[in-house]
This record gives sequence, C-alpha cells and structure tokens, in this order.
Amino acid sequence: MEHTSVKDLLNAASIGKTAIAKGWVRTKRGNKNVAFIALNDGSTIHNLQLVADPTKFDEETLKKITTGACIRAKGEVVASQGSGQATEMQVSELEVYGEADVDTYPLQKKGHTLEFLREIAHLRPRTNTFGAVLRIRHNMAFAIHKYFNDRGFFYLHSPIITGSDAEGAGEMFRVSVLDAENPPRNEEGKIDYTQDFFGKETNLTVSGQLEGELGAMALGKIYTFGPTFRAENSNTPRHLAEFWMIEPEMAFHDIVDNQDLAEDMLKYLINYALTNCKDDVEFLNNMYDKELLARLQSVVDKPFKRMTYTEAIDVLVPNKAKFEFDVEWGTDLQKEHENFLVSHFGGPVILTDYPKHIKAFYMKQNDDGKTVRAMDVLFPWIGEIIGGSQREENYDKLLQRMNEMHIPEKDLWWYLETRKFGTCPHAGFGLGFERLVLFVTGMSNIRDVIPFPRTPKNAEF
RNA sequence: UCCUUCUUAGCUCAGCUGGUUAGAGCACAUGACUGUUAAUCAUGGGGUCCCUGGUUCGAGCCCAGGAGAGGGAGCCA
Repeated sequence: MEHTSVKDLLNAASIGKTAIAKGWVRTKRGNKNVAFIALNDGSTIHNLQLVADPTKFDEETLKKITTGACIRAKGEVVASQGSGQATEMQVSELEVYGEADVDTYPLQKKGHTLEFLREIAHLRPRTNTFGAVLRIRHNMAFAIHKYFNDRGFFYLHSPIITGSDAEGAGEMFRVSVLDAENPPRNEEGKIDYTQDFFGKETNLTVSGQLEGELGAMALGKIYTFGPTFRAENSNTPRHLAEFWMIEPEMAFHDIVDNQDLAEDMLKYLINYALTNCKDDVEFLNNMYDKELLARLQSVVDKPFKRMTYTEAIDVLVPNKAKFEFDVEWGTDLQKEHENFLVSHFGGPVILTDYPKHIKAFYMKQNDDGKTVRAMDVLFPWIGEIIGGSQREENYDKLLQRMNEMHIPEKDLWWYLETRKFGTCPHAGFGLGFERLVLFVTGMSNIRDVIPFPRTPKNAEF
C-alpha cells in the first residue's frame, strides 16, 4: 500500500479511507488517554493530526515520537472532532523511521529567528516558513518556464563557465585547475593561463545576456534561466554571490515591447503565486507581513508607472531637501531616490532612457547623443528587480562605444559579428529570481529565499 | 568596502554605579490532567557571559585588538 500525501489526506474526500501517512513530527501533545501528533511531509504548509490511543501502542515507540522524528502512520481518516482541522487520522499502526534526539535536535515547537535558522540551513526547510518559501520558489520557477513556453520563447542554456571577462556586470570568480600554491608562470612572471584547462582565463558567468543575444538572433525569442555569480563584496539583504537570473532576449522588440513584456511577466508571476500558492502566501502574510497579500494584489491590478530618467529627475529635484545624496541630471539614482519614486507613484515604476555614461556599452544609443534605451523596473522595497535595454544593433556605433569604454574588441569578436551578419533591432532584460521570490514571499532578507545562500564569508552547507 | 548596533543557558532575552552563589520566558525531563491546536499546571536539570590581551583588590559590565551576526550605504539582479 502506497502512502498518501498529507495534502491529500487533509482533503475531505479522504474521509472514511484507510491510508498510510509518512512525514516528520512537528509536535506531540496529549495525556494518558489520547496523544496528538502533528505530522508534516512538505506537501503543504498544513499538518495532519494523528490521533493515537496510548494504551494501544508500546511505550517505547511513543517515546521515540518527538519533534523532528520521521514516522509512518496507518489509520482511518475521519472528520476531526477538534476545530483546528477538517480531517485527522485515527492511528492503528505507528513505525518510527528515524528518531530526533530531543537534547540535540535544534528545531523546537516554538518559533526561531531567521538569523538562527540561517545557521542550520540543512534543517530549516523543515520549518513552516521555509517550507512555504521553498514551495513558492518552486512554483515561481515553474511559472517562468510556463510563461515563456506559452508565448513561443525557447529556453537557451547559456554557459556557466565563460571565457570573456568583458561583460562588466561585476567582479568574477575565477575557474582554474592550476596549482594555486605554485602556478606556472610565463616570461613576464605572470600566471600562464595557456596551461590552464581551457587554455585561457575563465570565470563563472555574471550574465547570460551576450550569449542570449546570439540565440535571439536565430530563434527569435529566447530566455535563459540559470545560476549567476558575482564576486562582489556585497553585504546586503538584497545581494547574493550566487543567484539565479532570468534573461529573455527578443529579436524585433524595441524598448516599449521590452517594458510591456517585463510588466506582463511580473504580473503573471505574482498572480500565479496568489492563485497557486495561496496557503503559503497567506501563512507568510499572517506571520511576517500583514500587508503582503494586499501589496501583491495591488501590483497585479495597477499599471506600472512608466517614465524616462529625465522625467524622474524632474520629479526628484524639487524634493532635493529630503535626500542625503544630491540628485541632478547625469547622476545615477541612489536607493533613496528609487524609494521616493516608488512611494510617490504608489507602486512599481519603469524608468527608461538613462544617461549613456552610467549604463552598459551594449545599450542602444538615442538620437540625442546623451541617453541610451535602458530600462529599469523599480519595485517597492526591493529596488531594481529588473534591468534591461534595447540593444545597439548598429556595428559601428557598438564598436565606437566599446572603444570609448575600453572594452577589448578581441574578447567580444563573436558578439560583434551578430551586428556584422544580419543584425536586427532587439531587446531584453534580466530578472533577479531571488528578488522576485523576495517580493512574493514578503521575506526581508534574500538569504531566506534560497535554500543555501552564498554570501561573502559563507559557503557552509 | 564604509557607517552603525549586537554577541550571556538549546532558543529569545534581562543583568542596576565594576562587588557575594549570573536570572527570566520558552524548549527539554518527570508528574498531573478524558480531545489537544505553538495545550495547560507543578517540579527539576541545564552556563567556555564570542575570542585574545589589558586596567582593577575585584570584570558579564571598563579599555585595546580580533572573529561572527543584524541594520543602513555603495556595487547590482
């Protein structure tokens, strides 16, 4: 007889059936006459209440059933006499798969701080909070593939090890098999990477975008969804050294199409969570952030405010006195400025057409000679959840910009060739997956929305 | 990387002006209780006061250095 998930056993349709449940004990309580065991198997935030008559089981077995133990229970599913749940199981058989020593098992019935749970990341998925977060994370990943697949995008696997370090997106992690203690050196005394595995310097990718563009200029619409690595010494609740990024890239799309896609996708994903992860989102709403549900619904319902960088400066400058950092045309926006815009317009804001000198080399240059077709989507609290642009498709203009920004042509010859052979207008953006999950779950630290966070000085687990 | 706050029992935290044997709640154990909902009540065990050095008759408390964590900023997604 196969076991049934707790999720299914909690459904009223299970009443009257004899079934087997397997999972981990959350709590046990009771008295001489009756024992209640709350069982969770990860299929849902809710627990199955097992009801056992202590006189029918040997004392040793019951003693081993403690918080954290893994057990199998067989019994009849009945309508619950108590008020906390619709169904419960009247247990006839109990088997303990794995005990959890009460003196050393770190999880208790009572709540723990998120900081403490980070220190026991190997066990934290067993908590309600991380169960909810991880189920939502899965659903968001699935919904992303579904969204793009349903709209004719192809999933392109961009490389994780990259030979170009010219993308300029951040500090990189070197990939090498050379002896770190005693690396081979060339005549100049520098490390000789021609002897390394790939015969050149290689790093972990900081972005799949450039490869994504190659795919878009063949398949039309593609997206990447993979891990990304930044060796920045960033210690904030919004940065990870290893994170997942979604990067759609579309031929024949301009900056407006790009905004339309970004807004539609974000709304789709948030709505997907509201309909498919209702229990988990509600749990997080009740436990951590009472505004969560309302905020998610509001983002789905309202159009995003769209404006140019220049228009945003015009909004910000009259409020100069409120800011710590000066704001004028040409400066990059600080967090406080982004926050101001988001709260001023009461929701997400899409900014476009930034000054070219604060944006990447590949962005399409506007006719004014000053701005480029960049696009940032700013979200409440998160800040920049998406960064993207229409790309410069003109070979000469792209090359000129690369020279101005001292990006070596020889490293990106393959990228330049897309502009040489059958170039076309195209656009795309990058969405930080964890920032999306952060927003959807209402968690406040990005380390709590990825199973095993990688941050400066921390690669445990 | 910068600014700032913190580090005391398994967890969350008190700890007075530097002074005897470092406390509480929860967790855990034992007992009580005829259906509980993070059950309740009673009793009990449990400490490298982050580390190193210094000041002092005396340091959890003051000073210096270090480590780790949180929040804010920068970099960005």
